[in-house]
Amino acid sequence: MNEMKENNNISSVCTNSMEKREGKKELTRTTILKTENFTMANSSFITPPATTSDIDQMPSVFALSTTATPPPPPPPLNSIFDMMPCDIIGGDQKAGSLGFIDLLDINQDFGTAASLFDWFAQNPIVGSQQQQTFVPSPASTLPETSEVLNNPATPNSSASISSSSNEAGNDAFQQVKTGDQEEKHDHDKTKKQLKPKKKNQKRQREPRFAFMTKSEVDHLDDGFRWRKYGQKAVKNSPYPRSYYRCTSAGCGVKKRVERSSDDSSIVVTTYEGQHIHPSPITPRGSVGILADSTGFGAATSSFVIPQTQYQQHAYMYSSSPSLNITTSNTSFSPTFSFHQRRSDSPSSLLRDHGLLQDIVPSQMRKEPKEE
DNA sequence: CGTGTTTGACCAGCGC
DNA sequence: GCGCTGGTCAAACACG
Repeated sequence: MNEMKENNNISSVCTNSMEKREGKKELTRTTILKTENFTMANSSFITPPATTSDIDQMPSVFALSTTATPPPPPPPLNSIFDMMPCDIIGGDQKAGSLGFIDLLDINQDFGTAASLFDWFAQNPIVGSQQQQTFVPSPASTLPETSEVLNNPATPNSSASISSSSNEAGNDAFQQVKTGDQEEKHDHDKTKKQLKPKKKNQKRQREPRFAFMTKSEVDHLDDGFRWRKYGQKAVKNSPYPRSYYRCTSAGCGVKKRVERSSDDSSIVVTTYEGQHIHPSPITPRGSVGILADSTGFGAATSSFVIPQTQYQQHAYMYSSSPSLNITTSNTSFSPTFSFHQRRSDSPSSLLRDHGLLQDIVPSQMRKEPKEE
């Protein structure tokens, strides 16, 4: 019964992407981006810059990664994103702020690695290591400045997104309302009477973590259950922005999903807050879902791929593998898993690679020549 | 019946 | 103060 329930949940979670996937060829790619005032990290890597300096030379938006079908792994909590502090992404954008990579002293390694995937493959334990090294700073302790330094960047942990709050140009990253606590309070009150003005109290911003994903699916499965609570039209964009909230009790993590007005194939997902739970969906034993690429997020939360497998798949990255990010239930430490697409064969992977290349916007293709 | 989505209304912050 | 916009609420609705 319970198992049944969980499965149902999974189904629900996957509904969106699955349904849409049915009719269309789905190509998804997640990217790390960096904007003037905002840095976004992301999951899989296409052609990562060889060095951080390369990154600096990249356009404001660049792709580091690519994933093909199954919806990309939006960085759930404690995911690969933990390992992708903006510092890396943005290069030396912030002197003095040590990114995860910095702390691990793997900059050089990364510079020589063929890709971030390779790097991860070479440093498979980074996840847990990072888990130990960094303690996500609670949102409440975050500085209220417009810039949040990166700690392990994850949706649930303190990702960091620096965003100049007043940058009107970046709608996607506008300041958000206060934190979870306040949010919860709101929930307890009736709408009309809530929110006693906190004029003097400036809104505290949750750490936010955004990433771009090239996908035809708006709402990507990331292993968590989300409930949509609103949708608004976005100024200067034909695409609406959807607001989601984590359905886990007490968890006030929110995320916004919208399509880029510049490139409709790009989905910008912004996470806000920290999950206070490992994963809402922990289908112990529902291993089968992993094999089913469609169950990407929902099913992956409890999977821990053996390191060997991880490495093996990691090398497939160049052929656009799917990256699955998992969160260990018990340790709450990030782990990674990779799985192939439903109908993947070496040839299909290669094909995908080509497709991905095709769909990558020119701006995103401005990747450093590295081969 | 439980869960998730839709959608119009409302609230808050900000700029003018 | 006013209007605009982003964000949120919650009733109504859809779906399995």
